[in-house]
This record gives sequence, structure tokens and C-alpha cells, in this order.
Amino acid sequence: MKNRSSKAEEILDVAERMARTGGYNGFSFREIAKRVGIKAASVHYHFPGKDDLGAAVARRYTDRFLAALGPADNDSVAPEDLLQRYVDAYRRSIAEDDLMCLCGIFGAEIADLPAPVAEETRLFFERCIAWLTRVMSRAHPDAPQEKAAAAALRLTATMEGALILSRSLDDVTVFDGITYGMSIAP
Amino acid sequence: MKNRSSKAEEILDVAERMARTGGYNGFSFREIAKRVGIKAASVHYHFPGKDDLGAAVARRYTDRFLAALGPADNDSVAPEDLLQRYVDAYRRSIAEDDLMCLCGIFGAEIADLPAPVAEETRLFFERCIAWLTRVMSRAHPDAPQEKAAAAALRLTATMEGALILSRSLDDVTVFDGITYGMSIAP
DNA sequence: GTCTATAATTTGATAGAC
DNA sequence: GTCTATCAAATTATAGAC
Repeated sequence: MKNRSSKAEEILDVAERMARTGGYNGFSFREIAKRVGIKAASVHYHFPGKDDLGAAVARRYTDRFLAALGPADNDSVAPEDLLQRYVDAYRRSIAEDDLMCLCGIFGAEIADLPAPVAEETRLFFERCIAWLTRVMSRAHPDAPQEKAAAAALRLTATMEGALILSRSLDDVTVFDGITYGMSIAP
Repeated sequence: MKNRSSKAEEILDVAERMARTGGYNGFSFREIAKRVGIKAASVHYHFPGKDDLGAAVARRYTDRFLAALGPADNDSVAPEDLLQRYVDAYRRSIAEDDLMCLCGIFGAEIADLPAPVAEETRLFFERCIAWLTRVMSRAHPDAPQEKAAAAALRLTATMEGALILSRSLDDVTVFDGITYGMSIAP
């Protein structure tokens, strides 16, 4: 975990919220500064460029996301329950925060992102897929690794898409309908 | 179909390409004008505000997308083949154009879109779901309507997510892995 | 750490000539 | 339909005082 001042954390909080609403171009130094209660120039002190800020937001988001899931090979938790945790993590994004998944929206505009931000976005998915692949492998020890990885990719894609559709149709039950009975089957 | 000058179509072409890369904030009048070979003020002649341009891009995108699919109740085409058409339509987005689905990227940032653009985005999904629900119902005439609609939502979500992951991981085979064997099962 | 001041650029938009 | 000219606002960013 990075050692950061509380102001820096506040900046990340606001930047994340704005990015999860309007994407990488959906947040600005000025607007962040206004909401945090400082001046735009002061934001540059904490994060020199917008690249740095965007990458920091993405990295913190990813760290928190995976921390909330816990280790994939926790033997005291059934793989079915870990899978449910995964689905719930995405569901909270809309149900509690009314926000898009940061890396879902960054991923959609990945071709226009500065390299460091694009890289953090890619890492989010790689780490999520790795985590989920382990869970799948635990649930189906006899299934080949590729099957588990394929299931992890498909499940993650469905989650991101479920967020988009749920928000576009303005109906949280859309997410539930899509993820209902999301089986652990490989 | 709307009657538009060829310049207006050119503008829409460029705007769509840019929007499918960087989202709603990813295109500007000036940059469009430069690429089309006119001045920014001339773009305003064809589309008074950015809302209008964004909404027009989304509407044309949706019309074309559905036109490429053809009617859902075409009895001369098996529902399985229509489903494959649906998947292929998304696949072409990355495989041929190397672009995101316009309404996938718009949907991700829907909370920050001007109302007219958000509405067109919503309509894209409603029309796609309606089309796909019919196809599903044809494939499973005895299954309840809700099952068909739920399958349509899930399939569409998976497509949008597959585009995001495929682009983020910079690997088209990710899309194929996710959509492989996408059954017509309800 | 935060500020003022300022620069350089981009953006959406309009008025009016041709 | 397209242009020039222009505007007001927003954006990223830096220099230097406190």
C-alpha cells in the first residue's frame, strides 16, 4: 500500500467518482480541486500530470477491488461463495454507489488513454481473471486450466456488460436478471 | 432513413469513429472538421450542437446495426444463424474496424451524457434486446417470454463486455473465447 | 502543501460575409 | 454550404511566493 496524505486520498476519491461517471475525460483538475476544497495547482503537487492521477486512481481501484474479494485459495470459503463475492462486488458498483466499474469505462475507451492509464486498466483485468481462474479451478479440479480461464473471461465480460446495460436501461434488476444463477459450471 | 448531404454523412463517419475510440468527449467539432476538410463552423451548420451530432451518430449507428441483422422473424433463416449474425456483428467491431461498440462506450458513460444522446443509447439496447428476444422465442417456442428476454439481456451484456476485455487485453481471440459455443439455450 | 498568477491550448458556439 | 473572425469558457500545466 502506498503512503499518501489524506488530501491525496481525497483527491483520488473525487477523481474516481468522476471517472466512474464520465470516463477519463470526465474529470478535471479544476473540478476535483473545487470539490476537495483546494486549488487546481495544488492537485498538481500531489499528482504531477493527469496521467499520474489517472493511473493512481486505477491502481488503487484495482487493489481495493481484489482486497475485497480476499485470497482465491482461501480453503475456509467455498468456491461458490467466492464466485458470489465476485458478482456482488460488481453489483455494489451500481446498487450502492450508482457508478460504473472504473476499469469497465476505462477499458471501453482504452485506445484513447495515456499509456500508463491503459496499462493499469489492463492489469485490472489480468488480476481479476487470474483470481477468478483460481476459483474456477478449485471448483472444478479435474477440468483443464483453459476451461477455467475461459469461464473467468466470460464471467467478467458479462459483469461489465451487465453494468452497462443496467445503467443504460436505468434498471438495477437488469443486472440481477443477467447474473441470476450464474453458475460455477466450466 | 434521413435525407442528408454527403458532407453530413462524412461528418457522422468521422464523429462515429472518434466516439467509438474515446467516447462522447473523444470527438470535437474542430478535429472532425479538420479530418473532413472543412471548418469547425461548417460542422455547426449540419449539426447545431454537440448533442445533436452525438444523438445523430447514435441513431444512425443503431439503424445500421439492426439493418445488418435483418428481421428477427425471417423464416428462411434459422434462429441459430440469426444468433450467429448477432455475435458476428459485435465481432466485426473489433476484428474489422478495431473500434468499440458505440453504444457500449456511450452506455458506460451514460450518466454524463446529454439527455438526447443518453436516450438514443438506451434505444439501441432496447431495440437489440427486442430483436434478440424474438430470435430466442423462435428457437424455443415453448419457453416463457421472460426466459427469452433474460437470455437476450445476458447475451448482449456478454458481447459488450467481450469487446471491452478483448480491447483491454489487446487480444481478439479473447472475444472468440468468450463467445465460443454461445448456445441458443434459454 | 497550498496559494496566486499566468501561459498555452482546446472546446463549443455565434455573427455575418460570400 | 462554407468561410473568417471572434468569443467565453475550460483544460493541462508551470513558476514562484508563502
